[in-house]
Amino acid sequence: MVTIKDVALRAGVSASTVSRALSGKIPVDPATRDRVLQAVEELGYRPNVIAQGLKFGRSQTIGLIIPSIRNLVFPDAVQGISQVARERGYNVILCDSEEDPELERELVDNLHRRLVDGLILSTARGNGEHIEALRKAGCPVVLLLRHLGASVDAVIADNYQGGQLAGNFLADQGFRKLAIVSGPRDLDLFQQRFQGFVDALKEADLVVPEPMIVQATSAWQESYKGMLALLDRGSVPEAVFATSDPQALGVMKAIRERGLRVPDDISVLGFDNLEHSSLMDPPLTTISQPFFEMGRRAAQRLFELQVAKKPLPPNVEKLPVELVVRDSVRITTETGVRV
Amino acid sequence: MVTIKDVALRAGVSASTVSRALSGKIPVDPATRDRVLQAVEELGYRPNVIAQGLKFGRSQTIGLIIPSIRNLVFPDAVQGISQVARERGYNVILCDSEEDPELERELVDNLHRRLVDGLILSTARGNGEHIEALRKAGCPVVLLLRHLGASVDAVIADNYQGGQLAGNFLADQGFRKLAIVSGPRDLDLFQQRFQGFVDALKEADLVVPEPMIVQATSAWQESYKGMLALLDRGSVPEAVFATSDPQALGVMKAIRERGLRVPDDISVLGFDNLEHSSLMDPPLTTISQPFFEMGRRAAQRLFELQVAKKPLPPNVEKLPVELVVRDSVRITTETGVRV
DNA sequence: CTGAAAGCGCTTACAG
DNA sequence: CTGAAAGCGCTTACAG
Repeated sequence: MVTIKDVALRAGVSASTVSRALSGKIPVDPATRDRVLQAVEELGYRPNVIAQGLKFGRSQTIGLIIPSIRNLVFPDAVQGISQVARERGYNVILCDSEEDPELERELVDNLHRRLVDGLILSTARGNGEHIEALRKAGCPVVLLLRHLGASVDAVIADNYQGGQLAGNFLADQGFRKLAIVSGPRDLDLFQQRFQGFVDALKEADLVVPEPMIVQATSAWQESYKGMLALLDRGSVPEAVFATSDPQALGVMKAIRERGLRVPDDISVLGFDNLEHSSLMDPPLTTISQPFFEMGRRAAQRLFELQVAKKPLPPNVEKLPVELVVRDSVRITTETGVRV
Repeated sequence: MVTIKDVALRAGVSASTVSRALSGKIPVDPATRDRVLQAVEELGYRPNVIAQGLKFGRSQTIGLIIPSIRNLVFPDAVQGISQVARERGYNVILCDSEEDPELERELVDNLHRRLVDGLILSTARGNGEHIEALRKAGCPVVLLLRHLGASVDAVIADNYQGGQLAGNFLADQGFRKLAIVSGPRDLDLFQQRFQGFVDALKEADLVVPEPMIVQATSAWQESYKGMLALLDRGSVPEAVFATSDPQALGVMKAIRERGLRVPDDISVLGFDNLEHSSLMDPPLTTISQPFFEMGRRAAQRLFELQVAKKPLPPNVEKLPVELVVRDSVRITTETGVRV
């Protein structure tokens, strides 16, 4: 590894001068600067970011912890974050907590020791103590997609509004017999979608009876099985609201396997608008989340927190969601965005 | 940030002793060690990884550059890499080169300056000069999924074998009129799949005529359009081999939109076995790549290179692929793995 | 404008 | 077993 000393030797100046010539902030004689730059060129010198980090107590890196890279809600958000980070010359360390609060704690600790200049986190279920500790230590934290109350900055989707959109839409299409396949409601985002849906239905004098409520994870498998069980009990809803796209796909699979058709026999409405949902047969009608934008906003907020001298009052930013009408819900009236 | 000095002060010893007590490698009086450990506990001291990195010239971090986090072949591989890295106390810095060779070059440079202890890279199309430079500088490099000839270590799928499996399978089912929707063949992996397919057909005295060859990107859109165009020209193949699952989904969408059915009218065979491909209607028959395992192997190889004193002779490891039979190819005989 | 010195936080020969 | 010193590569007041 070629160091600043090597360059100094070659250019016949001191290390200080090399550093100054490179920083550009401090005036250096143009002639010596040229010599330095040439030596840098010849030697292929690149400043050691680790050493700079030690000097400044910063690492030019932000940490990102997500519960699973395989969960398709994250790739776009990660891309949004990376983009903003790169614009500012920052790198992103991505870690996967595997939905394990204990591992998440370890990762937070580890990133802290690496002097990350900030942390974006989509938390596994946890009480958030370790996050509070981080913030006390002066490390900016922004929660992404999942939040922990009003005391920590977060960028999330307006899940309640999404649930309402779903409920209003299905009610407007004249469906009366409705089912909901919900993700784990100990996660606030699923609870909100559920509640928004139920509240919207209530306004239309509709209720989802207990047997028509299926609890599942946000992946497709349990929803698939739950829907099979529902159908096998002889309960055939007119429409199903699934609180994630993978769940909706599982539901559609179950419906098909029982010889019924979407949307002719049962309509299915999802939540996410993952890319491949438009490739399904029929293409999935769903609530679209602005993943990329949420990633960007989270990163921008992180930098805001970082440059602020004093701790800013925590802000939970809710981005609007949008109904995307495709073909998995039988339509009687036109609403929403056609994609 | 609490430093080793703070601990030393509190425990009434020197910084050296704290360091020794913590390292465990150097004998320390049990009594003083206990005092140190207690001070560490009370102060919540965690060694600064940046400082350690500077000292050792290592960062306990490996770099990972992929062309797009949105490309679904990567999440599983990333997970495999992360897992192996974590087992060894390493972190992963994930970067997205956006399929841009210039950006990839920048990222490589950036990671190098961060003293990453190794680099796993799924390269954008590039000549690999920057990679050669890295290796010369003593930084282990392993290519993932995409490789650059025999001179750089790589872990890839046996794409040629996959193409053969595809060709043999379709030929065995008695299809005669075949089409191929191929990804960009300047990428060796697509060229290999293409070639394996063509070679296998040749053994069955079959050829894919030029008009039945559709060139597209590995995403679904171009394949969808290409397939529409093919059908609109009046060319209706009995079966289509798509060199990626997203391409296969695009092809199926096109077939549906022209009022034809899969597999009754046209059979479709994919390549990847992405998770959601099993959720399609019909579930996609495809060639399965061991993404997770490839990630693990790449990381393991990286650590092998790292511990080796001398540079090891480069090795290109090809992992076997597997035919997964579902319902998108009309079956007359039983072959392969049923999932 | 430029060099020598000090220091970021840590570790490890070097003395004792 | 333990402390003082040197050094990892860099930057920046401090003198000149």
